[in-house]
Amino acid sequence: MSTEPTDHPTSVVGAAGRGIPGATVARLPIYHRVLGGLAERGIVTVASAQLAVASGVTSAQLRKDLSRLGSYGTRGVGYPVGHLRYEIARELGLTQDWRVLIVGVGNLGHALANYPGFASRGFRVAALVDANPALVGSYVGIAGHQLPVRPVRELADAAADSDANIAVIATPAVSAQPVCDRLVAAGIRSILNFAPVALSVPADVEVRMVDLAVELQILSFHEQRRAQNCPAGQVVGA
Amino acid sequence: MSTEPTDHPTSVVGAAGRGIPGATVARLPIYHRVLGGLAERGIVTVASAQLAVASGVTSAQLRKDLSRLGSYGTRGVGYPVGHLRYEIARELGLTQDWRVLIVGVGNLGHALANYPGFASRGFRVAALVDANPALVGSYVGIAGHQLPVRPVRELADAAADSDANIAVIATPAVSAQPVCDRLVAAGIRSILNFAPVALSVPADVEVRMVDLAVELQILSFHEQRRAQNCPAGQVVGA
DNA sequence: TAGATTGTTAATCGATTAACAATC
DNA sequence: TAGATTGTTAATCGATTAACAATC
Repeated sequence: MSTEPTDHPTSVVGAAGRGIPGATVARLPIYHRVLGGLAERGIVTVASAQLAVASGVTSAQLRKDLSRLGSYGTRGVGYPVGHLRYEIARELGLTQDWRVLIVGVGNLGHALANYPGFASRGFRVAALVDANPALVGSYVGIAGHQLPVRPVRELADAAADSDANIAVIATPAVSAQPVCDRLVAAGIRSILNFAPVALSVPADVEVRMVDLAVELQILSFHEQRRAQNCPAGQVVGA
Repeated sequence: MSTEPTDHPTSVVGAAGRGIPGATVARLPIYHRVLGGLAERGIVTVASAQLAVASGVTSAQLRKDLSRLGSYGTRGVGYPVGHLRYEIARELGLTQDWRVLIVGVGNLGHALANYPGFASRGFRVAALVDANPALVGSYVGIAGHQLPVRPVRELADAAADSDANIAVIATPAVSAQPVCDRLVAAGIRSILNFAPVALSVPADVEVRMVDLAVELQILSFHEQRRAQNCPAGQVVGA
């Protein structure tokens, strides 16, 4: 019964048939990153209390999350940093090679193509595409891994040549849906969308959206609320 | 009792003492953006069912969220697009002017300074700071609103001169905490962090973090799972 | 009046927390 | 053995959903 691959709404069935809640999946990258920092500092073992503080969660939450992956800790001792990090990477699919096609090489696409945090976590920028003729043919990317910008009409070829399995949309909002349609037609089934529009896709395609302004708007909400709670004219800081 | 400003864990007390759950606050920017699209197309009234589909939520969820702001819909008719959008903007604090200080004008900081989605939603880039002498003194920004890059030693002055009330950290990971400490000392209490490290701040400072790789990692999880569920060798798409 | 749609209630569902037995 | 810490249980908490009375 517990190994039955159900269609449980917010949980996802893993390799061994374990259902991992979406809330836990969203925290695994955080633990993965924090464990990387500990490993760099030569730390070999970590207790749930320490790892939890560094991750911004409670130790109960951390242990509950980790217990879904398996039993990698040792009672009375803690968790092995390297091994736990590997198991999280494996669960997230970071032990395989991801080839990313970036569509839209404006300011944001350029920044993403150069972002060291992608490569360091196993995401290789495999192809670049843009609609602007002035950009097409230029080379973009981190030193030692430069790529030519290809015209948008070659999108399907670029996807096929690079064998991309994830696409990033970094175009203006108006181009995002047409680009998305072409990506889907080209066989891409995982899309990260930075354009501030919701995309419609077939059910077997996964789209995640990052709206850079949304976090600023949420911050605005909290800052405004703080200003309202304190009477005007208060001192602004230390 | 219901107007008492409690310290309820995940809800936030609004102007009129209403507690708005964090989950609702996180969706308000989405509704705000979708309503903007409807307004552009000249749509004056919208039913919860339509707005919900465009926002990717259920109509029950949408009505429940909106009911926390007040009673702006008309039974049998729907919601007034312009007015509802205004009320959401007011709740989010978007009716006031936000001045943003960007620290780190590398690829990402450059992209953020040029991002039209900030200005269009009421966030004005007010000052730029970088540690790289080669960048200091250069002008960056959208045409008609260019700003000089100031040296990081002038961070406090830049914050004061521009009267910034939000800061964005777009530096490498190692610089993020020291920069954060200086921002807090300069009186900034709302920080959006793009560096992939957790920042420690006093309790009265609000930090939100955007790790550009996290969404890619979550996408990786789902893509991997899909590949595992389908036997190898399947056709890749239409 | 008849049809449509909101705002709200009550039930369901999932996620978090605290506590502790298991065990290193 | 004594101390520490995990993995799990049961209780709590919050968020979502379905249904419908209110009402335009």
